[in-house]
Amino acid sequence: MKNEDVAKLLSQFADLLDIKGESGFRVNAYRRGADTVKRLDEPVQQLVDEGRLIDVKGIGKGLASNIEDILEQGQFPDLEELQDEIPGTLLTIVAIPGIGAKTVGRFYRELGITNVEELEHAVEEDRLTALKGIGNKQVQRITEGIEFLRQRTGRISIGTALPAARDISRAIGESLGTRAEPVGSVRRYAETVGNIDLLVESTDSDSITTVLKDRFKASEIEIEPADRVRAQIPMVGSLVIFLSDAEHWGSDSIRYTGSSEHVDALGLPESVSATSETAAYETLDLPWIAPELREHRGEIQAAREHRLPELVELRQIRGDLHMHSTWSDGRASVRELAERAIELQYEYIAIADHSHGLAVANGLDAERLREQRKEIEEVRAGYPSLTIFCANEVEVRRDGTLDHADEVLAELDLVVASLHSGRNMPKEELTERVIGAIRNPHVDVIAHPTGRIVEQRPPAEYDWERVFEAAAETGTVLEINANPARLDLPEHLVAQAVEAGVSIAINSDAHNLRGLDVMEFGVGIARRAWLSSEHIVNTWPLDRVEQWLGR
DNA sequence: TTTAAAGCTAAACTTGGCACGTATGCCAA
Repeated sequence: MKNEDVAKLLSQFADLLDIKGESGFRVNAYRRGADTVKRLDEPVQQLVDEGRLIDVKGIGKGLASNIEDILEQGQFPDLEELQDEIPGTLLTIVAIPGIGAKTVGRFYRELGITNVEELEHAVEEDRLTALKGIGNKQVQRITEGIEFLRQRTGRISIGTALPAARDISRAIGESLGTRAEPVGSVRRYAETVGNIDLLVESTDSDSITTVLKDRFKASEIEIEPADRVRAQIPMVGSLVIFLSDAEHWGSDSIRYTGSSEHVDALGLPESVSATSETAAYETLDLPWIAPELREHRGEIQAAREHRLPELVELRQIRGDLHMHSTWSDGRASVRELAERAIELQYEYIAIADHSHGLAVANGLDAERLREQRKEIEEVRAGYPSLTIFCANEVEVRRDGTLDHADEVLAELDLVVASLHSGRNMPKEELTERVIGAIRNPHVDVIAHPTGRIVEQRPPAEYDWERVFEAAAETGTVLEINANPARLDLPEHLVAQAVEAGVSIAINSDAHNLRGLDVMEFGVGIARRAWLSSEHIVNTWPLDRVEQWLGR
């Protein structure tokens, strides 16, 4: 079981304890435990195997034994037990933005509400306002929250889907001694996918079934007559395997990579069999089109006219301008981050811990920033091949001013600005606020501009035209946050920003060493927005980056 | 529940925004 899955169970347990009204300290211990496990760099299973779990700060005897139970049984016995006492469906209400466990507990105890449908019913019958502390405004927020939940697709995050697609295709390929590759929306780097699609050169659905069962604990396996195998993969989602042969590989690969709009518009005749995608496109007098472009957004026309963009590639990324260390809420030290960056063959990185306004993340004030600079300088001395920028992720206050004085910002090599609180201001005020940050001459990058969490938290609303105009004018760079939970800016806004003359940075926002590895998801978004390396500042050589930073 | 101090128990946990309702609790970062 993956760390995130263990963390999820612990966090669900914390929520149920909280709903039940248990001691806040106990609840918090589980919340912290969940957070700790999520941010761990090594697989938690490894820590258990080596008896080191108890050494982790924030995990004591109780949590360690809980985690061992979870890993052994694939489920959390205490959580199951607790669900006998209070309905597990209450957790679906906690997922509504703006409603926490405390409120859910009151709805349950005082109104007997156990799920979202019953909550909606209570809203319709105006029963919520009878509760002390719940007025019309709250009810309105709840209604909006439910509406947002309803819009969720339940699709699989690319961050889960792509590694799983690679694991499964590798296992099938090795086991059957054949070709197996991800296709479908996973291959196109869509931010979420409905199914994980694979193409396998084989007719041996029985052997594939065996691999899925033995290696991935797949259930609900169905072999369909139309040469495909369907299955459910635990903790991942649904999988579809298309069976092909060498002769049809290229045409099948195009067909099953999609998108369906692209394939329909191509009009590839059923009779065409091609061994490679290039050969298949050739039968239509077209050059090969990168999967990320296959969304029927003008790519076929562009291909026909030989003006497809030269898309940015992962290997062109020379640095990462947004990551957190142990100085704030990261788990890796500056030195560890530097060493990993060198392994990734980066030429430069920026240590951008939180500023003191984000107290919960142990943000840095001016004094600690100066102390941190000393440490960064020490690390720099040991790794001359890597340039380490002394940066900070600075809070943008409600009035558009920044969380550090200008003279403190001036000391930094690079300033990343972001909004972590009060994002539901009216659109006009929010726009003014972010433009205030953009116009600050010290600010270089605006991080995760919309603040959305994919499928969990809606994006903030801005007058984007004005935001892009200001950023283009001042040369302030907007981020593609490459964390698959964020992917922020989203692709359609990336395209608009670049169209308006704004440059982009693709950053990991890593909070541990593994967190540095998400870069490819950000590159995927950039490619889907038709971007070339020229648009992306962290593909630039160091001297050009330094020139941009004005030093 | 964890951790730090001790040898059993006590302390841990910030900050601002917001709604409700005129002092407090919840939520989210």
